[in-house]
Amino acid sequence: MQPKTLNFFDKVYEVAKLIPYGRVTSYGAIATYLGAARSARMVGYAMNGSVSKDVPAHRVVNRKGLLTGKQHFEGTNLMQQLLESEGVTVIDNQIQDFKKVFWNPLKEL
DNA sequence: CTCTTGACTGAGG
DNA sequence: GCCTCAGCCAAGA
Repeated sequence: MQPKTLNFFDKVYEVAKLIPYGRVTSYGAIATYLGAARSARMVGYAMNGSVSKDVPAHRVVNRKGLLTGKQHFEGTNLMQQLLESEGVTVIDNQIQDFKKVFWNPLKEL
């Protein structure tokens, strides 16, 4: 059993790293997997340090498949470009065929 | 301890 | 299907 003292952020990073190539997931899915379904916002908040955590934050979007966090990346279309580079079609910050590329940690893990 | 902020989500109109 | 409101929880000041 993991002690509650374990950093919530660290858990988010671990799951984010497990996201397979060409797949994406939502903050809520990660939060639920961590047992904190109501803390989806914390997931995104945690991603602030993802840059130094080797975490593919560009694979994490909100439940609509919208790149809400793209503004946290360097450029304005970097996040989108990264996803398209992995085979994920993104148009106007919106992931196409979202449910097809959606990776559910609850189900896959 | 209290208040604010936030890369969210679900429900209601 | 889109817009708005409220709830939720953790970290920082």
